[in-house]
Amino acid sequence: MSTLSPTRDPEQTRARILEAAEALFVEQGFSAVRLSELARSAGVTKSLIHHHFGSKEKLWEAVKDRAFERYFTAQMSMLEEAGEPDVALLRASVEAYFHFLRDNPGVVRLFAWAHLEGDDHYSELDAELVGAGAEWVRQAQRRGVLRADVNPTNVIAVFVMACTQWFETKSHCQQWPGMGSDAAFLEDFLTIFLEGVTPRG
Amino acid sequence: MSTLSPTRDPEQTRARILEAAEALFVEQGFSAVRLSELARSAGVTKSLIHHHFGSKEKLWEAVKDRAFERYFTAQMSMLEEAGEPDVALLRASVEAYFHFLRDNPGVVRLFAWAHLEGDDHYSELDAELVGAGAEWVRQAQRRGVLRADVNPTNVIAVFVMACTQWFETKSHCQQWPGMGSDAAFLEDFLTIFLEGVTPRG
DNA sequence: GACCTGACTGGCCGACCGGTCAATAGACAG
DNA sequence: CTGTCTATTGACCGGTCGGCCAGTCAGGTC
Repeated sequence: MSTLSPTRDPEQTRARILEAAEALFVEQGFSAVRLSELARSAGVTKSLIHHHFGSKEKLWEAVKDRAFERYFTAQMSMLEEAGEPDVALLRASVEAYFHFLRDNPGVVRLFAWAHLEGDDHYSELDAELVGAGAEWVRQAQRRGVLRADVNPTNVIAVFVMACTQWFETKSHCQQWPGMGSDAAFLEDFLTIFLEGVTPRG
Repeated sequence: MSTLSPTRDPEQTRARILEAAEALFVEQGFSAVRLSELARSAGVTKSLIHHHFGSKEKLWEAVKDRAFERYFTAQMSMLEEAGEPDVALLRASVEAYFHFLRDNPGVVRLFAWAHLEGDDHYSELDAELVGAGAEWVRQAQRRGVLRADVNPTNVIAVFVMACTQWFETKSHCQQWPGMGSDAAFLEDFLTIFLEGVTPRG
């Protein structure tokens, strides 16, 4: 078999580089990562990184692309599964979003670095996700399930921002007096958020 | 007069360096800033930066200290002015926090960089602010002004996180379909948040 | 076998990084 | 004036950065 421990396996090499690069970029951001360190960490030579990715910048783009694709497909498939708008489904969606971020901490940090650097490569696809989410909210508003006096996009924004910021800063915020676990924060956020977006009766 | 255009003014020089450094660090983060660029931008020599601040790292700390002090004193004085807990005051507090961030965009970015780098120098003072805020919420809960089934710290966290993330990502999020201005987001957030934290009647 | 493609290596490069240092110059005390 | 202190300068340093290049080597094709 040709796939059994070949002395050369460019695809696996690419993957090894990407994985090591993601780990370092997540931890240190683009500027602070040294190609020499990355090469050592991936077990390849610096030249090989250039051979496969062209430059440090292009490797950074490749890492971000891969992470954003994971994010985009996860959210999109979640949205496509969504059925009739009701509050239980909104709760489930927020929980799913929260858990995705919890299970992909690298994605959160990568986006944070990318955004601070002014990267807006992904705003179009992101807008697609938000647009679909807002449309879902709009339908729920029309059916009287959610209060209609708020901008649907802002409903999405509020929970996306709260969840994102929680995972961006939780190592710091969990030192706050009285602050609890992921689950405890999520529960209280949901209590406030869901009460806030449903009509008073 | 000795203060009229002296050929040497170390304090002003320090201030010029600090200001230029803050601008560059806010924009690019610690690693990406080059001392040579900073020197050019501040109109001084590289050596002078070392003379006044010792090293790039210490200058970075000085810039963060100064920004955090602005943040801390602003929030603390706001908390001290706070009177009897009621919903109108909570609204005013959220608005004040939001407007502080809006008027100090550099502070938001500086904190974001610092946090990604794992800096937790400021967690103690930050905890003091949050503790005071949470205590205010606890009093409001005891008086029945706010719902008592949520952790007071999480009430603070939710609005702090939503406001912070808004200004961290607004250049990106304002490209979302249907997304509006600062004021529009704040108004919708307040609508949801205040409805969510007050007891149903 | 000869041949080609491309994965892969080690050595090297110019640029530039943060930082140092000896020398200079302005402010001020006496 | 002289001496002292220090803000300020420009030349300079060792180290390391991202990137390049000539060449080697494995695998596939004919």
